[in-house]
Amino acid sequence: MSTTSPRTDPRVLRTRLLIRVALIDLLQEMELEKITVNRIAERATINRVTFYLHYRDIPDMLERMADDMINEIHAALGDVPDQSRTKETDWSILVKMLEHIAENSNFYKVLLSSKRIPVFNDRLTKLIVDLITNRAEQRDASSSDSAVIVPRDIAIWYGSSAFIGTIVCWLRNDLPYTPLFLAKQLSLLFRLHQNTNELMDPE
Amino acid sequence: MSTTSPRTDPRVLRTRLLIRVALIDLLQEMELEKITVNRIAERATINRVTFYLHYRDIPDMLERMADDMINEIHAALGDVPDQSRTKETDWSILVKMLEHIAENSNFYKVLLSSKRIPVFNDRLTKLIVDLITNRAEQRDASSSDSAVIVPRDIAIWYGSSAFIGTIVCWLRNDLPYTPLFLAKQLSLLFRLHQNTNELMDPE
DNA sequence: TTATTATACTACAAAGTGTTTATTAGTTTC
DNA sequence: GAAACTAATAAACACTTTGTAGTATAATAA
Repeated sequence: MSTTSPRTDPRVLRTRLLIRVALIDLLQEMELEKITVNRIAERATINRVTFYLHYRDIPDMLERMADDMINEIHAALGDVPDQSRTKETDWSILVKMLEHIAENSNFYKVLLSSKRIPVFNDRLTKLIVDLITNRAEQRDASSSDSAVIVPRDIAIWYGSSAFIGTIVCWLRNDLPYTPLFLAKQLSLLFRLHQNTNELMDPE
Repeated sequence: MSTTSPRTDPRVLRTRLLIRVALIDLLQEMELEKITVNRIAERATINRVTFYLHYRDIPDMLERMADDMINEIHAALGDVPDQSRTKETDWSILVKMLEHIAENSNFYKVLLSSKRIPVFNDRLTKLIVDLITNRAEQRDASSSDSAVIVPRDIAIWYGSSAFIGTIVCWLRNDLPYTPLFLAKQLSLLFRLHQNTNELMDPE
């Protein structure tokens, strides 16, 4: 759970790992507001000053961890760019994402669902909004009918929020379903309202 | 934006109002982490000690404000208990909720969408989960078919998250739609996947 | 080995926290 | 209106946290 720029002093790698593990550790014991640089340093068995050598403050540390999270999700999805963008492809992306989250459930459970640290939710939301938006554009390009009932932005708000929220609830309940099964359910529910124009009449 | 237990000293009402307005005010200028009891007291033009006469600390204050928020939403929904629980009733509840949020958009925008203070989102989510759960139970009782494709809990996660998330996005974008219009879209989208068992075949 | 650099250690000023005590000022009740 | 009550103020206190220096020590890289 740590990204490494090429050729980095093993001491900084060690220190950063210690700091991050310490934070995750502390977050399982207390609220974010009660966590101080003091406590992190103590738990990480490093000097407090060393913390400031790596991060400006705790919010800065959370931001960087969120950056890493996004990078690792992207890596886990594999770079399946725009080729073979069929329903099956969307499927596999969703499964990959859920599998990645399940594999690192310790991390995601704390930062995304247990303590709800806004920046992590925000970053993941942005990622999913992008995925859905791309998918919708591709669909519109291939599909001939353009009679949309529900405004585009509302549909994207709705779908992305449903995705994120369901994943968070899944984590909160300690992953009661397999990634594959949940992906199947999600894509089923999602397709129902994603194709509003084909399914519904104005009423 | 404040609940009053009967017979309360006007001084405490005045002080609490000053404190709460000061917090909302400060949240529009800086992140929650940068807000201290010192700053709140200064902005509210009260003594710092007075703050501790009313709240244990800042997280405690946020909790109490979240309590008030839920109480006010309940009040705004009106006590339409279990009578006339048809599709039209759900409609009116949704419209009432969105109208209430729109009327107090200043408050909700800061606490729910701008700075994402977890406790507010959590409380509102719980409220909506309850509403949806009740609706689903009522629907199942009246409906004869019980062949559910998507597990109940996943459907509830999905729907409630979609609702909350859409409302947050609506606030973030400065209410580009009227409450009535958004309610219409939401109930349209919601009904699509709420009735999965009637609409879809197993595939 | 030598040069480099991350970390440890000590210290410091500034700010914030939570509490105590005594005083002032506003509210309620008779 | 006067007395009893209670909220808010003010000053002070011990304590923790923050962010930054300067110097020394250890690990790494050349």
